[in-house]
Amino acid sequence: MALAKIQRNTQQRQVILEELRKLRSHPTAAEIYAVVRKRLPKISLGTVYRNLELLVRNREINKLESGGNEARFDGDMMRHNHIRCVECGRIGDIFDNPTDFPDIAYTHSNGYEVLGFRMEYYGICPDCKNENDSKEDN
Amino acid sequence: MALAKIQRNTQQRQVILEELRKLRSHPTAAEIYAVVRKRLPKISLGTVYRNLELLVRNREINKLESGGNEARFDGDMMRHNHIRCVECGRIGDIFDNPTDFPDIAYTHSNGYEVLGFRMEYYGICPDCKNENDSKEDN
DNA sequence: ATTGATGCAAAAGCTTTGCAGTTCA
DNA sequence: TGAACTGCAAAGCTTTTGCATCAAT
Repeated sequence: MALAKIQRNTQQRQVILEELRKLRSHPTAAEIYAVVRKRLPKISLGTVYRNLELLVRNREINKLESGGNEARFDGDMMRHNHIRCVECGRIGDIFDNPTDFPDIAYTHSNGYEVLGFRMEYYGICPDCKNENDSKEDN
Repeated sequence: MALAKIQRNTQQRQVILEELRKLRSHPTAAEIYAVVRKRLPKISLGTVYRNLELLVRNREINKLESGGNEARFDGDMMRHNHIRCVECGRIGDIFDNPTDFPDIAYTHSNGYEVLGFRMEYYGICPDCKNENDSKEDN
């Protein structure tokens, strides 16, 4: 919680945001680092992490941390859900029916103040499905 | 993925399961370790992790890993949802309306095979709410 | 000129793992 | 007996952080 608000518009942050918006793959911090490094070879991984955190707080990107392991980031702020591959961790976008979700106003909260909920589908991505199928062919 | 199925019934695993079922607090691995150590002072943290993973695969406990940071574990296998405190990470149980959730049979999957979904509420636990209130009194 | 932001490297925090010895079946 | 399991410690991975330097305003 050491980071405050964004006060300066640095080249590093601009490039991180641009590249993240271009990617549709919900990359991890390390993947973003790899891509950004092509344009800014001297950038450090620490800077990538610091800026991702800053952008999340600034509501310019989303952090997808459900499911353990590394966090993934999404530059698309249009409201949508995600599906995580249980085999490789990849994340896809999901288009579902927004009425199929609980109304927190009616949620019995067990003493908590309910602010919202996060949800994520899980399943098997097309690539892993293909891999599984070809294994079974043996 | 090095662990296979449970084949032996060890004292360590029994005690871990017993203690986890007693606790209603959705403890972390370290918290479970602390409790179990009172009964088995020589147990190691590695054994706790290995057994928790084994028990999860055996469907005897649930692992709650949504939300980053450490995983938490739940010995109550009755279907219910959770709410995570955004300030302290504590987890509570939530009783909501099971009809308010998407039917995965009708979910457009973007090429994925949809197996299910995970969801978790977030909010502020009673303790943190009290702390916030007393701060505001200044 | 300020001081926020960066780069680098070290450290932190959670979890996993190699290995020798132990114990359950 | 012998393979599964344990304890210990080291290592792995992702993420955070201290500090001197750089650069945006």
